[in-house]
Amino acid sequence: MNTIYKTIRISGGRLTKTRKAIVDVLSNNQCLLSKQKLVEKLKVKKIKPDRSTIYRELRFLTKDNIIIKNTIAGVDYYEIPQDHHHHLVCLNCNSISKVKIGSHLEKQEKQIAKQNKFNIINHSLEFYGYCHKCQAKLIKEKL
Amino acid sequence: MNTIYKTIRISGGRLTKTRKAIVDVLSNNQCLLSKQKLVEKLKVKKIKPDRSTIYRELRFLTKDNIIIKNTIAGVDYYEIPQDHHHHLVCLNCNSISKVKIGSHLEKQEKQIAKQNKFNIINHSLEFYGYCHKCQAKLIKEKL
DNA sequence: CTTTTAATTCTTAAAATTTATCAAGTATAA
DNA sequence: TTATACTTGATAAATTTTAAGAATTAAAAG
Repeated sequence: MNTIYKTIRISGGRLTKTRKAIVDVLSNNQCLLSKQKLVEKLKVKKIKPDRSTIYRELRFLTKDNIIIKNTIAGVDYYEIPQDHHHHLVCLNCNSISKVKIGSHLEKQEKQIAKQNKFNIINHSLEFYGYCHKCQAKLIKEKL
Repeated sequence: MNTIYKTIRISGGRLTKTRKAIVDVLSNNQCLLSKQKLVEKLKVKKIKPDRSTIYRELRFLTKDNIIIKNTIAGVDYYEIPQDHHHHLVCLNCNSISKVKIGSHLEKQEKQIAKQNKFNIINHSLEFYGYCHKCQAKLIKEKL
């Protein structure tokens, strides 16, 4: 059985059609998904849960970190916990892409933890700017 | 005249009692303020704007980056743009404190920009974990 | 200083988002 | 297969955010 499915069972949840579909969609997705996009992808799978079900499910799945919520530029995004990464956020088209970073940040994290007597569990790092496509677009518009 | 006041005038805004108070409260605050905390601090100053005014003001002030919005753990926080810094977020008491970090991140940022042909404008970095006080508390509770 | 102009505020209402409740349905364990 | 308890959909309620218009007020003009 799927690892995530197991986690759901362990945390006391049942493997319903809707719940499995949400997890599957997020698993098969490259990066972050907004609630809206998630619902669209479920619709393609012929699954159209009620609004309240979506809210309940996202609350349930985020509760024990089966999925992770991340708010970027005022919008909530969801993803399956993956190998650690960060995000590039385009301020023009709002696209979000994954990016990995060298290990130096981890060293700094340990240093900060020590200096501030803070027990750091994890971190989030987002870079805001303009993606390659939008840079070209925006320059054209200025002409 | 206050630098921020000037910026407001330049961007076409007027210096009303409420607007000045909001900017003043944020200026005199150590770090981030939630909408709720902001309203509390205004009340102390005998300023009690209507809900809609608060929303309008925060929209107005964030529009041209006179103040900056940052969503952490699902809550919107506001602050005056300051010398660049990051945040330590306590997962237990939800306190947020400022922290500065070495310059290595800037180098990595340039590298990432080049690799991804991404024009990076800025970034946000939050460390999540448990503050010193809460660590002690949580250990006691376990006994 | 007074008048004029237009931004801003308050009030009220509407729209949008999120949560709660409960009967009916369904996954799971026995 | 049956009993149990979780889950869903439907409805309504609560919360948050935005909109519209009249009254107020900051700022510019006279």
